[in-house]
Amino acid sequence: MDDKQLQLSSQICFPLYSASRLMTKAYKPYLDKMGLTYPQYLVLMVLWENDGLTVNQITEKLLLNTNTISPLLKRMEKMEILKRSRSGEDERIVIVRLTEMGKQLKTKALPIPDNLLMTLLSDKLDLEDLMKLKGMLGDLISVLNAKNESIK
Amino acid sequence: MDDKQLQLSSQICFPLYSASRLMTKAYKPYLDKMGLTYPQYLVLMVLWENDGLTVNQITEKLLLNTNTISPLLKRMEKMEILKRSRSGEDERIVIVRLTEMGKQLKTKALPIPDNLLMTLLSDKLDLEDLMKLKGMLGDLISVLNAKNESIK
DNA sequence: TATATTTGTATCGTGTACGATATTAACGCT
DNA sequence: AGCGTTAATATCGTACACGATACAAATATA
Repeated sequence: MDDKQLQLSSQICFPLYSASRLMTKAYKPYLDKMGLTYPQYLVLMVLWENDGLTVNQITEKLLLNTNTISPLLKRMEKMEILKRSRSGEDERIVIVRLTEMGKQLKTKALPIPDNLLMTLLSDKLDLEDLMKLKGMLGDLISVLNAKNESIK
Repeated sequence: MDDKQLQLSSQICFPLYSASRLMTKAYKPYLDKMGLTYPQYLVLMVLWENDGLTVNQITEKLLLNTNTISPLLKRMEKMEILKRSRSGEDERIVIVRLTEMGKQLKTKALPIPDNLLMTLLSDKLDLEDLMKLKGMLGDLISVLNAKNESIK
């Protein structure tokens, strides 16, 4: 059977999937020290940049749905990293605010990006490569997002 | 606080994570027709290329551990896609073989890669871009894999 | 040749992802 | 005002991921 296209090595999906998992694993030693998981760290990055967002605004920034974010925020509230409260103007809306502890975690997190960058740089990949990679992933995301939207 | 590096937009981990999830989502309509999940499809691609592998060999090819693969194979055995059997020579080893149904799924899967490729190609990304992206992801994986191995 | 160690696989617990569905509040319309 | 629709969030069920641990078979070693 002519099936070269069905080999793992021919497809772009598999390297994407593996690289994503391995990258998460590379973050783990740093996040463990803070008691965070990778998705929780993503939520914090969003809130550090802009506190007091609604659940919906967080889902839009992270491209995740409420059925993933809601329980995640619930766990983070239990950890006293953030507080959830209903908006007074619209009782449907939940506003997410960092606690003092949540704000302080930012200080601990500051060196993480540089540390990770050091991990990634090598004879195979320099900074320019990584910038290019990021750009291409951004293009890929916008294409895939558009396709997924159009299916709905 | 000087924290540009902690913004989502500055980091490469987030586009990687999002692109991977969106890519899996793009496969979903095709895999749904076959009753498969994306990781199950990965296992099948490995076995279509080389039937009769051990559990360990599958984990090595997919960069996953047995605690992910074992239950996954169990579900696929229940679906009668494959059979697991202990090796006679070494009773610790489990050999995974496709059933007739498992082999036949390959025919259904053949058009998937081309269909996906068509989805990805756009004014933003041409075939050359995708090849370059795949190459860079491969480099990234080998760097991350080496780092993760060295931690052990 | 007993026993310690290694190897291959599986199980358990926790935390995502995500489709489907539920719930409640706001809004539009007559 | 009553009521269908939409919007924002949450819940449920299933399937990964993965660290920690268990367990049995094979191997190494005293």
